[in-house]
Amino acid sequence: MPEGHTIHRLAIRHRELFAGRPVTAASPQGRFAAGAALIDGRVLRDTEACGKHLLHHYEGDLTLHVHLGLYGKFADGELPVPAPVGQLRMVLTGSGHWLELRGPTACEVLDVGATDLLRSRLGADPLRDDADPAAAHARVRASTKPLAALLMDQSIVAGCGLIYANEVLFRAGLAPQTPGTAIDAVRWTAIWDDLRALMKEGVLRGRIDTVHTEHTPEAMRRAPRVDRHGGEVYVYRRPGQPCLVCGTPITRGPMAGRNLYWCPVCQPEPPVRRARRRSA
DNA sequence: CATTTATGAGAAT
DNA sequence: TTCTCCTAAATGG
Repeated sequence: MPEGHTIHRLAIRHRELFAGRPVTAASPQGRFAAGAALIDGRVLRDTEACGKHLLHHYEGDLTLHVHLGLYGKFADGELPVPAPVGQLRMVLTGSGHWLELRGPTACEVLDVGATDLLRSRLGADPLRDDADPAAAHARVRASTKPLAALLMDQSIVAGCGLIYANEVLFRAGLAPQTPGTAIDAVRWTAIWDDLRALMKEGVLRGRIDTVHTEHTPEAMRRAPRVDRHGGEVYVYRRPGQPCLVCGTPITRGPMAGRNLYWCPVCQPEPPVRRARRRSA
């Protein structure tokens, strides 16, 4: 479920519901039993999102680290805690609310050193004020890898996932295959600023919307997108459907086991540099 | 009801 | 590059 906006939203939500008071922690499924015992009864000091990683900082310098992976999910509600349904990795209860966690890739308790190590391997998070976009650009510019892969590399841009990568590339008019080396400082700043704006919007709305005003369903008098995700986007999961700007069918192509989507007209592939022989 | 898929990422080959 | 893990919902017969 999660790109960075989801995790930042969860950090805010969990702070509102649980910070400043002790929580009880349990792992009905059992797989987080030892970690839950460490957290149980402690006061939640604060919460934080670093890219797609969610951190709960508890008294005693213990940090709960959760990464939702591809299909992890949180749910919360008012007490009392409902009867367990399905695989429940963790259940937290505070003074008025409960929190359920299912299917995370990571759910563990870290000490200060391990938490610092986690931070150190993450790149610039567009949703954080302490992000260093110039450092991200340095990595991008030095790589011939496709820009789509670089944007999704969490050690370069933390929190950007498949949807934001595909969409920001459409909005920039760049094919996903464009090599990082083609991105100068001006282009990078434009991409970064756009990505940050989109993701901030995502935190506020709780969904990913990337279409400009003139391409909304209302403006175009078209049916709104209906799928689980619900956001209005240009290319993500729209293979074969007409580009909202030029009408050309959207292309889908594989990359590192994931699907990329782009408009072959609005996002022309960079010229292939051909070995050149000859001359005058 | 079985199979497939998913906004991810690390390890293995 | 391919595999593997985690879980639930969508998809297909």
